[in-house]
Amino acid sequence: MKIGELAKLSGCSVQAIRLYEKKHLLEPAQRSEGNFRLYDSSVVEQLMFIKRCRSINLALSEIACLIEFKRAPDTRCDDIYKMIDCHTDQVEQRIHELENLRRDLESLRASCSSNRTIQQCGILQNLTSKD
Amino acid sequence: MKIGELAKLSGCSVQAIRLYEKKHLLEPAQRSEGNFRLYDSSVVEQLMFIKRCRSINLALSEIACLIEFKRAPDTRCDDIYKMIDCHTDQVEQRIHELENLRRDLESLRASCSSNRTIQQCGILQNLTSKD
DNA sequence: GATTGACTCTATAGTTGCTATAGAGTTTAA
DNA sequence: TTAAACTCTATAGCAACTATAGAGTCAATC
Repeated sequence: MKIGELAKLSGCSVQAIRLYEKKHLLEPAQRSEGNFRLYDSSVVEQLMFIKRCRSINLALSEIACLIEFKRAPDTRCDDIYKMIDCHTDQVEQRIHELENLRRDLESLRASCSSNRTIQQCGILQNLTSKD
Repeated sequence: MKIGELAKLSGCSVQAIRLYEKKHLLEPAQRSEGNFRLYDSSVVEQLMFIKRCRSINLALSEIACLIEFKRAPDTRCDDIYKMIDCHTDQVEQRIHELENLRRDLESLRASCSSNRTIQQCGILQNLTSKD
């Protein structure tokens, strides 16, 4: 099949598929006489793998690592769950940051009310001179 | 003062200050004979304003809006607290997304344990064929 | 007065994972 | 044969910077 059909079957965009090839998440596709990329259906699975990895926020470079790991099935998998643990830590930290941010935004919002002018705006005053 | 001193006083990088000028968050600086940017101390306050806005995640374009608002002190400030409300909503949504992601990562992590090989790795199996 | 060092200037590339073009070529069907 | 639909590569854009390159400026020292 050509890249357009692969895109439909996998739910990835054509450009994304070409990008994945460029970043070594897919092997270089075979080419037709007219230089069109040709795929067999196994590549759909590979793209689904990539999509699942992206859905848990793994970077393309990390996905390339995972694919590399798969080539050595008898080695230890420690590095893989370290990768996941590391991501979990980052996500938790980001949640904390955003919760703090939400608190700040709420208190900022509380400093203003309806029917005020720019000059009286509590939000602007806070942003301008907050200590 | 020249840009280096302004950078030190404000805690912004020299490049960031030049970027803010380019994006109209600062007025074009006066120039010395040798074409160096020259500032007076009021610009430190302006940079602190920008830093506080950035710390609550406002985009540079939104900060440019706020600065524009300040020029019309007698108009209503409704748009400002709408902006803050909108940001709060986005932050809350992002927190929810990340909490879901954390749950997914934790259950993924639970699918593997020590002393397994790549071939046996529960994480990889999940990513490969989940549903 | 020449040189050194610290500073500044503009312009550009890099970061991330795409999307969206431009301009060209290929394939299929009418 | 010509039009539509597809594909190709290469490039720019996003956001908010950081980090260079290569050139110019300025002040102090030898």
